[in-house]
Amino acid sequence: VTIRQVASVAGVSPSTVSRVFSRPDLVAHRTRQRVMDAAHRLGYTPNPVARSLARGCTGNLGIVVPDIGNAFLALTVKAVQARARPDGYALFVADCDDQVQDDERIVRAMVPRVDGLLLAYPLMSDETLAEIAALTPVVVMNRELADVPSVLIDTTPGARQAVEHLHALGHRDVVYLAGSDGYSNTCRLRGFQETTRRLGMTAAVLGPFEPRVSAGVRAADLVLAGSATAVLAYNDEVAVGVINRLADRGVRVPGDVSVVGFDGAALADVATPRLTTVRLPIRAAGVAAVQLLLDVVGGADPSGHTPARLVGELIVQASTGPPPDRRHRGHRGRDET
Amino acid sequence: VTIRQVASVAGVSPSTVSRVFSRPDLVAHRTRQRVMDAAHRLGYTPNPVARSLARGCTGNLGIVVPDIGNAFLALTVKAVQARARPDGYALFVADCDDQVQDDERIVRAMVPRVDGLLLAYPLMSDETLAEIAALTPVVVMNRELADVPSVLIDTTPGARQAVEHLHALGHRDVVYLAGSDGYSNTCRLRGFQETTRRLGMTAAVLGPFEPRVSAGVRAADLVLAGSATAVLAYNDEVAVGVINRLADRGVRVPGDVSVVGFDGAALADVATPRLTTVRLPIRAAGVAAVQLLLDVVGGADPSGHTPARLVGELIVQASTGPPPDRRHRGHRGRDET
DNA sequence: ATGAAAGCGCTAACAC
DNA sequence: GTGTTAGCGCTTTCAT
Repeated sequence: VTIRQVASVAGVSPSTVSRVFSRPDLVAHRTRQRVMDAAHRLGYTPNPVARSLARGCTGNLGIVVPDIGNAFLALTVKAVQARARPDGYALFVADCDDQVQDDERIVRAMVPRVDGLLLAYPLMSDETLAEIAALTPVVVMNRELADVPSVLIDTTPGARQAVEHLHALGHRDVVYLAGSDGYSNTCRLRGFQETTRRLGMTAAVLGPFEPRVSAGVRAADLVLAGSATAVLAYNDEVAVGVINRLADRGVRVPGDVSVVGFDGAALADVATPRLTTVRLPIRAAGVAAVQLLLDVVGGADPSGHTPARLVGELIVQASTGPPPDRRHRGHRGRDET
Repeated sequence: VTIRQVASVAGVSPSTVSRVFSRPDLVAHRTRQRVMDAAHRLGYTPNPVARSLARGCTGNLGIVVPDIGNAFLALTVKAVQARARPDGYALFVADCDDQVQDDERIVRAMVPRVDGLLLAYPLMSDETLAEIAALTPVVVMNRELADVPSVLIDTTPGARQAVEHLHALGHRDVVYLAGSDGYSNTCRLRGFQETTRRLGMTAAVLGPFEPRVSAGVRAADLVLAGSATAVLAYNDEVAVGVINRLADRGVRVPGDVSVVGFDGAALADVATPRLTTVRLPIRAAGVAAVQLLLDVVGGADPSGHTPARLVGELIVQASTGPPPDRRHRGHRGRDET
């Protein structure tokens, strides 16, 4: 059912019907009423595709994530979609399954279908990213690149808090399980190194590990091979992998080893013991990203944009505690089972 | 950059350019080469919006889920999106956050933007669902409705296996924590009741509970108030909630109470102890749903479709074991801490 | 306040 | 094989 049919039923011209649905204030009250009636009777809804073509904008936004199976990213998508909808935007979602080459392909395919693009942890190179950003409004999450507006969750303070927390509990020998290179890992690493140095702690870095439970399982054994009494993991998935593997090897958490994660999404409260973690403002970040994107779509100049910065906060739960007494050292691990 | 500019640069008519991009086989090799060159030089890409309008189809699919924060649904979206992409379809994703009224609104808003719609666990009434299905090709997941093609994960056999497993371990008194009414719950309930009856077990049903960890926490106390030695939970989230709460109350799993879940997505391997669960073929279901949908979009008659049925399978892990010895009954729970 | 007319960029008969 | 010609359904000047 098209605008013309409505027009003829309502006894007005197509343009009037169009106005009723686009700028109702421009139409006389009575006429509008008549048109609305006719439209309702016919079950008319403006065709968004035709509208897009005529208006030159789609009313769609897109988001590309490396893995929507990751709780953090799923919640990001949820927040983004919830924020975009009230503004009338529908959201394309694509998951590149951690493949760099797919990442770029997918993004390029999405460009002409959307008014703007949200890139969460994009895998592509800086050059490619800049190219894309020149094509269409783009906001990146957790990546910094000159002239591309971004929303950053700064986990440096969170990492700092985590290390201070461990120090206060009595830990002097700690290890950070790094993620792959990028803004998020850089923040965590910086907070970790700064603070361990400042507090005079013994600090090691292992990795990088993929942000998955399975990588954490692998990491746990490397941790036990060293002398650390506490672990700061790149994210909660890795932390959970560590915890589970430690449990399997008879190492108690937090009795023998303390573990801290990052994210504070679904996993932290599911793990046993409940994970001490740096909780990230996922929803707020999603909302901020959409707002920023809509600004840019609306014509704001993206080049000068200073990144929106949010911070996480350490939530102390049950996976951290005092280190084992010195005299018990060496008894932990397998031997103890 | 439009088709016309390419045409003039290549020295052909716009239709030829169009053909090159839609049905290349209809164009002479040399001409095609010339057009491709021109297009490449100009950086031309067909505008999908204009194409949609002219062709009368969008090249988009949509999926609406009740909560993408749920691992099961996130993986469903992942699978769907992965299957749709190679066929050139982009995917709209909407999350109605478990709100019935949003569910319908969102779906209706999506209809004109897509060629077909995937509805996972739709909340809307049968009537509304039928209306929607009359508007556009629809495939529902885990819901049955005459004349709407569907993909069902039949968990009846899985539930049966779970109960048999518990019976074999020696359990005689079991409880099912129901989810909200719907196909999934019906299957599980049926398998549970059939099998407990057949094996002469004492069986109780509690609920319904929302499919979340928090509901499982609540459920755990209700379980302890009864006499059951084993719990079949609606899904893994509920099962994890139960386990965690039992641990907090000093009840051992599986020493005192055994717990079984459904889904086998992320949670099962993260829980401590690792969850015995009925693993569902999530990805296969997503793929099947897309294929079915594309068939219908392609003109297949949806009315006669017999639902695609997949089944889950019990994966025995560490959350189930023999029940405590009779003589210890009554000692479990708080008293034991 | 409303109508007429010219597109938005592409496709699809239909001719040649 | 390729070009010509109408649209797809809506928006938007520009008149009136």
